[in-house]
Amino acid sequence: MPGFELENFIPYLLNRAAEKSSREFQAVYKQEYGMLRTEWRIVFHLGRYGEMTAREICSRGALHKTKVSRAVSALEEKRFLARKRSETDRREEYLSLTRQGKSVFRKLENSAREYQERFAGNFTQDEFRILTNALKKLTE
Amino acid sequence: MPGFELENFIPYLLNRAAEKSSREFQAVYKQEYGMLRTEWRIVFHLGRYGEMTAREICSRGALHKTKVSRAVSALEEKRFLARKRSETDRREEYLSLTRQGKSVFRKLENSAREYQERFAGNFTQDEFRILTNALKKLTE
DNA sequence: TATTGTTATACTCTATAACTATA
DNA sequence: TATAGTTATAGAGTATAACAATA
Repeated sequence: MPGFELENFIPYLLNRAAEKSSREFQAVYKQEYGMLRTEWRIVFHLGRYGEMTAREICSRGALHKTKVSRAVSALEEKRFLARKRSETDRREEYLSLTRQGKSVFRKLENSAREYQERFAGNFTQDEFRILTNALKKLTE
Repeated sequence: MPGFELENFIPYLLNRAAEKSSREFQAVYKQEYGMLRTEWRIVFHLGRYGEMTAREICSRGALHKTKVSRAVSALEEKRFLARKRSETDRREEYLSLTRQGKSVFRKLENSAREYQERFAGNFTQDEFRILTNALKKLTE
């Protein structure tokens, strides 16, 4: 059996690649808007799909409710997000982006598209498709 | 332009996949030996390539010297690693695995091989090769 | 002056338990 | 009793600056 190399070990490679791409894209939402990763994801969900409760964000984004709770508070402080207590179930709040939050979303969405295109440009279409499908398969 | 989806965004997919595989393989080195990620990587380097200094581990493993310093101390406390002050340059130490450390390395290496094979089994050879190459390309 | 390695510190991220208010 | 959301806390990971000892 041949020498096992860390450089081929999938958890190692995934971790390195994820760290690098995270650091790169973080520059967009952190430097420009002082946001953390979970905050950006929530802005994405609200911007892309509109008003919803924290519970819906949790299930859509595979995020724990404690992460969402803290990120929602942070976004509210930045005036990117507004809450509206539900009248039918007073435990829930409807969350939505403010005008400012929507503007941030549009800019972030564009940056994400650009990032994705630049990224895809490093690979053939087949390679990119296989990579994407493989990563999706892994997260199921 | 079509709706941008987080589910296709590469930094998101990479992060999710990396987290999952990290959690899975962590079970091996953490539960069995109480080790953290950097500690396992250092055990790997010393087990695979033999005695070397912290500086060499840093460059081989793309790890910062502060991470290595702390992980080396932790491995020493667990009696998995021994240090020997260099006589030619008294700033350096030669690091190597103890007998116990070597035994741990062999078990971890086997677990890593098994993990890798199980992982590869989810894909065709072509897919696996493309995935691996893509991830390597990303970390360059 | 530069390098090897250590220590201190702060921030980010993950995970879990305990809690409140409401259903 | 169960659910939506909050707060507290600890552990793990990342990043940087300052430092001691040595070259």
